[in-house]
Order: sequence, then C-alpha cells, then structure tokens
Amino acid sequence: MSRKEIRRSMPLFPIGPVMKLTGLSARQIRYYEQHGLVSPARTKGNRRMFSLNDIDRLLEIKDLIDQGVNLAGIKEIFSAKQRLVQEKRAEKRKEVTDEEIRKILRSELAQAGRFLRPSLHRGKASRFFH
Amino acid sequence: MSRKEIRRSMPLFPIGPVMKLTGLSARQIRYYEQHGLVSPARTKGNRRMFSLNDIDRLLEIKDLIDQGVNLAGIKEIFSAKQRLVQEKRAEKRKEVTDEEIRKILRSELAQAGRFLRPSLHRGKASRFFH
DNA sequence: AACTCGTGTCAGAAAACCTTACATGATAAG
DNA sequence: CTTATCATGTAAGGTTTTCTGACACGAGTT
Repeated sequence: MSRKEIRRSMPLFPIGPVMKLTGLSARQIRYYEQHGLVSPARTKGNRRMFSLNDIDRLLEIKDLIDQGVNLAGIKEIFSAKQRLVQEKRAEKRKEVTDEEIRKILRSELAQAGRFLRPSLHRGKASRFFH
Repeated sequence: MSRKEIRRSMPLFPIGPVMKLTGLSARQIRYYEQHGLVSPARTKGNRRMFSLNDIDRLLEIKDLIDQGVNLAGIKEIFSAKQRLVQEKRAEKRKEVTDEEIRKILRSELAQAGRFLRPSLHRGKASRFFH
C-alpha cells in the first residue's frame, strides 16, 4: 500500500467532524453502519473513528440517497463496484505473472544459448571472443 | 485562498488523534498553546479542534524540541519565519502592482499612439493600413 | 389497515476532554 | 549547595461528546 492509501485509511475523525463534513446526521451515519454500508474503526472506548475513505463512502451514499436509491440499492452498487476492483486486481496480478513468466523464459533461453553454436551465442562468455 | 489551503486550515481533529499523529502528550500540546505556539480552534463546548496546518506546526515544534531548542527559541523562529512570508507577500503584491502599472502604461501608450505618425502607429487601427 | 424504511428524538451511561493545581527532574543562577 | 525556572507528568472534579437502546413518525407498500 502506498503512503497515500495508508493515510486515507487511517481512522482519525470522530463522528462530530464527519457530520459536518458530510452533512449527515449521527443517526443516519449509525444507521448506514448498522446496514453494512460503512465500517468505521473504534477507539478503545468504543467511539467510532472514520478515515478519509469512510468519509468518501458516506458522501457517495449521500449522493445516491439524493438520487432516490434506497439502502438495498446502494449496497448492491457497492458490492458490484467491489467485484469490479477485485477483477481488476486479478487482471493486474495476471499481467504481472505473465511478465514474470516472460522473464523466466528469457533467462532460460539465455541458458539454452550455451548449447548454440558460438556464432549465435550472445551470452556472458561472448566477451572472450570479441 | 485555494481549495487546498482551505482544507488544510479546517479545524477537524480533536486532541486525541492529534496526540497519535504527532506523538505529543496532551499536556505538551496544551502547554505549547498556552505559550502561543499553536492556536487550535474551539468547539461550542470549548474542546480544541486542530487543522492540518496546526498539526504540521506541532510536528515542527517537536522537531525543534528534539534538536534542543527551547520554547522561546521556537517562538523566535516562528515569528522570524512569519516575517519572511509577510515580506514575500508584500513583494508579491508589489510585483503585481508593478505589472499593473506597466499594463496601464502600455494602454496609455496605445492611446498616445493615435497621435503618432501612421508609419509608427502599431495599434488596433493598423490593420486598416496593412 | 398493517408493514417496512429511513430518520428524529430522548434517556441514561460512559468516554474524552477541559481547567486547575501540585509534583518532579533537569538545568541555570545565586 | 540552595533556589528558581522550564517543560512535563499526574490527579481531581466538572463539562461535552458519543454510545446504545427505545419509541415515534411520515411516506410508501402490501
């Protein structure tokens, strides 16, 4: 995780500032948490602490509410989005893997080069022939 | 003020998160405030609320403390720095003013150009002569 | 008419924070 | 060596903020 992502996921804000930042009431925020739409961290003393990501999520919820989507719909939208990023991550992992495979192949081919005729050999030892 | 500067000056953090972010104790933070090194906002209920700028300032203080500077020294450093940015701002204002003066002069010269001989006139009307 | 959904509001309890005051170790001054 | 100052720790008592749980209510649904 990047520095920035870490910062954005740090639970720093109690509910008061979050209310002001989002324009949502405490009741609303707690209700959304109760239904799994946000998951703020908790202090030792059981107080909710929100990260910037949590706040973004609340703003998204607010937008969707304003557009008439009910909580079930929002839940669906979020899990669909979640599936998308999962796929994307898998895709990315696959790309990396392919790249690594190519790398390995290249190095194996270099090894195999030791069994080629000298005129075709471009490996380490070639500098002895210049 | 830019959007970013506004965000950085919003009082969002109660003292608890600030303690964790800076590694300072509540006692220290209050003591520094008492001596004018930081000036967090207050809620209606008299609780301190820190902005990101306040937090930066506390981190600066911490650094200087670690380097053996006492509070009087830190105060001096801060006010010196403050003077510098004031100068810079004044400088900037002056530059802008100079620029505006030049602009005005140019437009006055353009007006004056109407009284020059046509061969020297490079103002708006010159396109009628091509 | 009875239900569900999303929100407001209230009550009692607990956490976090406030100010004030006193204590302490380190360093400086007499 | 004693005393004073600086920066911080700690404790007490009080106030604000947040917690959960419960009840109420209007708008839509069944």
